[in-house]
Amino acid sequence: MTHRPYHHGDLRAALLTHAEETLKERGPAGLSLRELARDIGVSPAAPSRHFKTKQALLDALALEGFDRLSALLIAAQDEAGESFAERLTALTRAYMGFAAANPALLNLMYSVKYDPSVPSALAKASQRLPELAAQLIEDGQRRGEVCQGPVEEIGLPVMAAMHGFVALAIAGGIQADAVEQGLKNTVAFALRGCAP
Amino acid sequence: MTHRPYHHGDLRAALLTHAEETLKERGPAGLSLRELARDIGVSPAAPSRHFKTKQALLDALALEGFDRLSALLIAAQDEAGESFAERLTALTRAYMGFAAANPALLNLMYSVKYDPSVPSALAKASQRLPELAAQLIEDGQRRGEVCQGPVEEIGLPVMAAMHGFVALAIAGGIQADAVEQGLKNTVAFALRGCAP
DNA sequence: CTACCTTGTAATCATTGACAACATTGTAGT
DNA sequence: ACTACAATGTTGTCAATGATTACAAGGTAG
Repeated sequence: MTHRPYHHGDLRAALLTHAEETLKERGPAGLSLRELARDIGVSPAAPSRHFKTKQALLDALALEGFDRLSALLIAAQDEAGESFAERLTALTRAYMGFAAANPALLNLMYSVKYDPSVPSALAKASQRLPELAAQLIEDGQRRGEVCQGPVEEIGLPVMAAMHGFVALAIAGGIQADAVEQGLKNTVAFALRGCAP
Repeated sequence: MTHRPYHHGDLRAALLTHAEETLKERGPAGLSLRELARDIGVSPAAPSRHFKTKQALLDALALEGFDRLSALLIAAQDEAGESFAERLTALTRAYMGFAAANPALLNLMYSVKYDPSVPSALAKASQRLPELAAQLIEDGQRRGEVCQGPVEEIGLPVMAAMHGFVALAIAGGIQADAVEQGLKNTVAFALRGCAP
């Protein structure tokens, strides 16, 4: 019989995986380091080698979330057409998809910030989305499909509309069967807001 | 010496007040029913008479938050001018003010929903904001300052832009000194998005 | 005045996050 | 190969917490 080796192999990754599952099912408060350890089959104190505190685990989860989200959004744009409208639609749809699949994670990603003790890596990761929006706008301006002006001034409202829509959708402010139509309306609204 | 009476008088309100303070300072995870009881000067189990679980207290806090927010937004509109632009600006500014003063509370208000076990009162309260937006739009349409069309279809994107801006702002996605300018830009953006 | 309902108390339980001391494993330098 | 040493897991322990139960005090309606 092969007894479990003393070292897990990749406990850190296992913790993150299980943690995200629990987060989805029971929220941040329902997440217990000890329970994670039990599920994975290590001692109660083992997780502390990788995440000093529970908050550190949550931060890592959020950071990973930003990584995945920005990768997803970039991929969505690469697969989309070239017009600004197509790209904005693709981006919003991808964002909505991520949010629908990981509502609790998205919430976590945007929950930690007002805390003064934000890990700098997290703060930096959260800035990547506005940058992505800025790039999209800049591209649209070059194509003459977006009005001229400082990129940040146009990008922020666009970003706000997209993020707000997604946030409201997962918060239940939008009925599930109205999401698709709402998404189209919001994108159309944003397109008019920054039309040349 | 006047010893504390057996009954507190209004323990429920005291709990909510202290809870909100703690929430602001240390977030939902840092909120402890026992600590609240200590601070107020009652026994550890006393809070359970008013809030069966910690989650129930958080829900009540969120519900109260929706009440205060919608009252604030209504008041802001009443004090504002009559034009759609003025009203939308006033509403957004009031929303931003509330969020800046109570970031953790706003976060809580929008955190609980993806949980299937949402108290119906809370779900209902969260619907009041979209309704308020719808009313604003309707008014704007009557004045000929907003394009015609189904109120929900126009109101949702406007609401999304406002909510998204506020959410990003308190999440740190917007530098503090850029908030004012960002607000103006977002409102202008929304006005163009639903111009007739 | 009495019976009952609300509100608070006391005592207890399992669970949790965190920490310290120790054990095991992998590895870098010799 | 041998030997430090760093990384990773384990055991044991602690105070704090959320929740529950049985009981006491205080209000209130008949």
